[in-house]
Amino acid sequence: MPERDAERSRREILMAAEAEFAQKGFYGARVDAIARRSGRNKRMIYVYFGDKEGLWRQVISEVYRRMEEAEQSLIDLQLSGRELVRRMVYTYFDFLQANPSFVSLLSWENLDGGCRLEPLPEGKIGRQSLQFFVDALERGKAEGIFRPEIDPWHTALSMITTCFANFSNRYTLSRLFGADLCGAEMLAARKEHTARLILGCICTEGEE
Amino acid sequence: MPERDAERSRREILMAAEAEFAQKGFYGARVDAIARRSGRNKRMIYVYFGDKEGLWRQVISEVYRRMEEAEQSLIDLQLSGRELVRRMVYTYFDFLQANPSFVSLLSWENLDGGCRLEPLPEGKIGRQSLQFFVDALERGKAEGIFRPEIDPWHTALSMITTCFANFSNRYTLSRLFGADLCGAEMLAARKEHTARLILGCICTEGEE
DNA sequence: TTCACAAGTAACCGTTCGGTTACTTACATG
DNA sequence: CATGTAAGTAACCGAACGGTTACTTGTGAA
Repeated sequence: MPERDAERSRREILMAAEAEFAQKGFYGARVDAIARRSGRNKRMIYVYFGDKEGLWRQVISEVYRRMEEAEQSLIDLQLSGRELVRRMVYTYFDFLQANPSFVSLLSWENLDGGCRLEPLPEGKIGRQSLQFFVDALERGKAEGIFRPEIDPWHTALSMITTCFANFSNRYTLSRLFGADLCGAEMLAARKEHTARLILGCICTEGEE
Repeated sequence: MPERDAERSRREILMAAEAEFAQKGFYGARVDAIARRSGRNKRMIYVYFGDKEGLWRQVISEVYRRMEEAEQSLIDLQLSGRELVRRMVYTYFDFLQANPSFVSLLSWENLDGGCRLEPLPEGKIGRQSLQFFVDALERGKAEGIFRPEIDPWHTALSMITTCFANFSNRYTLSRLFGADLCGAEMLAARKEHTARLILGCICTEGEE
């Protein structure tokens, strides 16, 4: 193992940056802190990523990539109907639980007004998996599994936002509800409830 | 009208701080900028609010107060059953739409891990209105209007998170869905859909 | 073995920012 | 109309931060 490894340095800086940016946001994060966390010299950050904003962008696209991976693995299961909806909620929930930095980073982006957000390339997986879900809802409607009056597009949006909000507002909600929303058992209950919420709203009658 | 008015200065600094903090967050906000926006001298901020964090806390409690006002006016309507649920969603939606800084400030708080959040005093309106809603759901269950299997507590939480998420993640969602989620007509559609989502999930059968 | 170049280091720079000090001015009170 | 005090100002300070410069060291091909 060589003592000097550009690729490895780059990767370790990126990981350290993800942690620092997720914790403190773009403004709050310190380039010196990222250098320290990664065990690399600050200089290297500028060599590899240009500047602080370039590093931020790389971190964002990295966490998006992980999200797309999770989405793809769901699509590969080839599910449909109720089972698809349930697994979709589970997939999002599990991903967000396992990737708190994804939640934080996207929230930071939103608060900065999306000013560092590059437009998503057409036909990217985000859109693809969305389309996949909308199509599945449409098919379910045709088959009579889902209610005829539901709007697939709005429903898809609601599913994503509903999952996300369980994580993005833990602290203020915990305070408001006087309960810890961060624990594993609570999150499991929230996951189940969220799945029921979506299914309860779109399904015709009958068994769960 | 006196040229020197401590109360008015305090108020105007607070308003300027709300705007600055909502836009930039705690770390990103600049005390100098708040002074400039309020047309007051920076020194006065430290006289009235101690330090940057004291100012932040005052801003937070001010926007919470406005929220509690909206909640109280809903409670005063003395509604119940389906009508209450619908109006509750409307109330939250309208409030969040009219108070973007509330959304931003709470999101900033969450991202900082709630570290500047003081514990909510027992019996405060936030809890009260929550209890009011939970009780109403319980009553609806007893009356057969709402499904017997719903969990009122989780449902209340879902309602709030579902409303909130429509605002807190506009930009990344707009990008993902390739549609502007900030426009008035879109928000009206989201409001209606959100009400249907909650009602569809909790109501037994029948007409809307 | 040499040597060119990529990888890495440490010290530094100009600016910005939260917070303070020393001073000035308006106004209510007697 | 004098005067104590609350309201307001401007200039300043030390620390921190993003980014850079000048220099050193490990590595692999000739």
